[in-house]
Amino acid sequence: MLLAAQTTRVEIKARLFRGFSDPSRLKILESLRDGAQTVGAIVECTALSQSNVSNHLSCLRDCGLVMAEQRGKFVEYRLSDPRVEELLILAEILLADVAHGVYECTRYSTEERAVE
Amino acid sequence: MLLAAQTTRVEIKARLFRGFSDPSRLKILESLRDGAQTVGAIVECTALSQSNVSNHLSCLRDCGLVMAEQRGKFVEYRLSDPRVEELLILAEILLADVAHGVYECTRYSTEERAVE
DNA sequence: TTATCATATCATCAAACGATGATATGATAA
DNA sequence: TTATCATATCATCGTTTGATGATATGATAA
Repeated sequence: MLLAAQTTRVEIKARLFRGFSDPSRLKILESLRDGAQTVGAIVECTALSQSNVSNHLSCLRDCGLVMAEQRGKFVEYRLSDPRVEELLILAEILLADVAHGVYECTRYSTEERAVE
Repeated sequence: MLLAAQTTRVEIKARLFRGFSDPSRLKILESLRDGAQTVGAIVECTALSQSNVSNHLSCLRDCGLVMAEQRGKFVEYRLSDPRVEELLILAEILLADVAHGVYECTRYSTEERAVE
C-alpha cells in the first residue's frame, strides 16, 4: 500500500514525461541535441511560431529540461542535462521495436482511429 | 531541413512519451515492475476504477508497452520490454535533480499555479 | 533619447484527453 | 444450460492542453 505517499512522486514523474510528450516540445528538444540554439534558430528549424516556441521553452525551462543564457540581444537555449538526451535516445531505441504499435494506438493518445 | 520527413517520427515519439505521461498509466506501469499482474490486482494496487484501468491497459497494450496473457478467467499483464522499465528508471534518476523544477512548472503541464 | 530587433507574456478558443457509469463479452463453475 | 466472475468496450462529459494573435519587455544600435 504505497499509495498516498507515492501519489505526488508519480504525478511529478508524469509531468516530467509530459515535457517530452508533445511533438512541438520534442522538436525543440531535438533541435538542441547538437548544442545551444538561439530562440530564432529554434523557430526556424522547427517551423513553429515564435510565441509557440517561446511558450514551450518557458515550460521546458521551468521544468529544468533546458537552460537559457542571454547572449547580447539573443537568448541561447541548451539541454540542461545529458540525461535529457539519454531519455530521447532510449525512447528511440525502444521505438525501433514498438513504433508500429505506438502508431496505431489511439485511445488516450490521439483522435484519429488507425486505418482498418 | 529535416522537417517533413521527420514529422511522423517526432509524432510517434511524442505518443510513446504520452504513454508515460499520465499518473494513472504510470501507476499501472509501476505496478508491473515487479512482475506480471492480474487486472484485478492492478485495480487494487493503483486504487483506480476497473474501467479506468482497463481503458489505460488497452492503450498501453496497443502501444506495445505491456503484454496481456489469458490465465484461466484472469488476464495477466506484464511490461513487454525491459527498456520500458529502463525509461522509468532513467526518468527517476533525472528527477532526482530536476524534480523541483518539474513540480513548479505549470504551463503546458498542469492547471495549478505553484505556491508563491 | 528613439527605433528596432529578439524574446516573453498572456488571454482566448478549439481540440484532445481522461474518468465515469452502463453495458457487453468471455471464461469458468454449477 | 444458466449463473457468476473478470475484463473489455463505449458514449458522455468536464477538464486540460496547445496554438494563435496581440502586446509587452528587454536589449542593442543609431
